[in-house]
Amino acid sequence: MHTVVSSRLDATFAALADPTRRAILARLATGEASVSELAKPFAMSQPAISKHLKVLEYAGLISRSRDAQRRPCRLEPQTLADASGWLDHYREVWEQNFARLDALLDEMKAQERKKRARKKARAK
Amino acid sequence: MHTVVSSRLDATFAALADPTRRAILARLATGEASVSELAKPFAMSQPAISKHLKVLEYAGLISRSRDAQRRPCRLEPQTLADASGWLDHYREVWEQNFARLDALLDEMKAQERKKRARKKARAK
DNA sequence: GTCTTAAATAACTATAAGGTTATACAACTG
DNA sequence: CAGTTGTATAACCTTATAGTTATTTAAGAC
Repeated sequence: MHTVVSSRLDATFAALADPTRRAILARLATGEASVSELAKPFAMSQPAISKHLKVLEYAGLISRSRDAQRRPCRLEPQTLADASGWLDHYREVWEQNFARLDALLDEMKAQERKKRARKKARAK
Repeated sequence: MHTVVSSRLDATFAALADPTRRAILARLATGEASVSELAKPFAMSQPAISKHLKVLEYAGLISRSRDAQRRPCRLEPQTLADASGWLDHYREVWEQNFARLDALLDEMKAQERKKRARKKARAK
């Protein structure tokens, strides 16, 4: 089903696994920003941030353009939507699964009540 | 906002970054399974699968119980819901962002039309 | 041209991840 | 008890990740 986008999902989830990169995405959710603007809040060198941005770009989570010396970054929402879609799909499947389990438990309880009722009837 | 659950999210997304582990979760969405049952579809040793399960368990995505020698694994939906929640939150934020951008583009187009209309009027 | 600023790249280090095989442990079977 | 099955752990190897500092490239400013 999702083998086609599997390697893309690999890269996406791997990119999301780092708190610095999630913070960068959170910042970009409020609008475009340059590398040095993104680097400012972090106790980390500029090359380190550039590496993180490369990871995010490779994962398709951001894209970069050119504005003089600056390289403004912006979000690419579709990739995140894909990851979100994967999660939602399986959440759905196993919510159904849990619903079935609940139904089963209800049935078991009902059987238990019947059993006790019969026992009580015999005891009379 | 989400600093409290940050390290949990680290582990969750890192766990989801591996296709073998995603396949294991997909399998578990259909119900409980033992280690050897989970290992069967993969061209990989049993210890490798045990490691993957450890990662999934550490991330809180699965839990394990005991049934004689077997160690049945089952999904823990809440953790996935948390990851899903993070994604959905930022999707929402930047969809608003894109909506604003769309509005801005519409405005720019409108201005452009006006400009052209004035030009045309003058040319008459 | 030279100087400055913004970002990327190179080279390196330390640690983590993902796999292997061999071995140990835990629980049932006869 | 010995044997078998299911799983975990140990030791090891290779590659990837996340950071560093030093250097280079790209674009503007003077």
